[in-house]
Amino acid sequence: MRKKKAKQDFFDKVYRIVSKIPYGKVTTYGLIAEKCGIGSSARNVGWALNKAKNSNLPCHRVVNRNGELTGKLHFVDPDLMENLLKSEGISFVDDHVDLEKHLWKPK
DNA sequence: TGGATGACCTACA
DNA sequence: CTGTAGGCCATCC
Repeated sequence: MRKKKAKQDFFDKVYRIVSKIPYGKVTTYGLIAEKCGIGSSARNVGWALNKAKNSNLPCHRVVNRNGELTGKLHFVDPDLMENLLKSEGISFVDDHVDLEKHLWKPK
């Protein structure tokens, strides 16, 4: 485990998928996890983003299964997440994203 | 090597 | 709706 060549596979996939989230769309940890081959462990997606938060990933477009912005507290500025999403035309219902309209499924 | 951590999910009271 | 509990799996130290 975590040998010389760590399984960066997982991280790489997450990175690639999140990078491809189109403008004005959002996706969920669960879907990403599934596409990364860890289907049962969506946590690691959040962990991966935690590592990637220093990158230029649109991690603000990643929400949990209910469309809630669970990760916004981990942003440099918690309000930035809502701000960005609203700026992209994302509809909010109460405090969560309208997945019906903006859910994007990874290829 | 092994315990601790985590931006989740589901189920149940 | 809120709180608790278990599971899941890769990485950190």
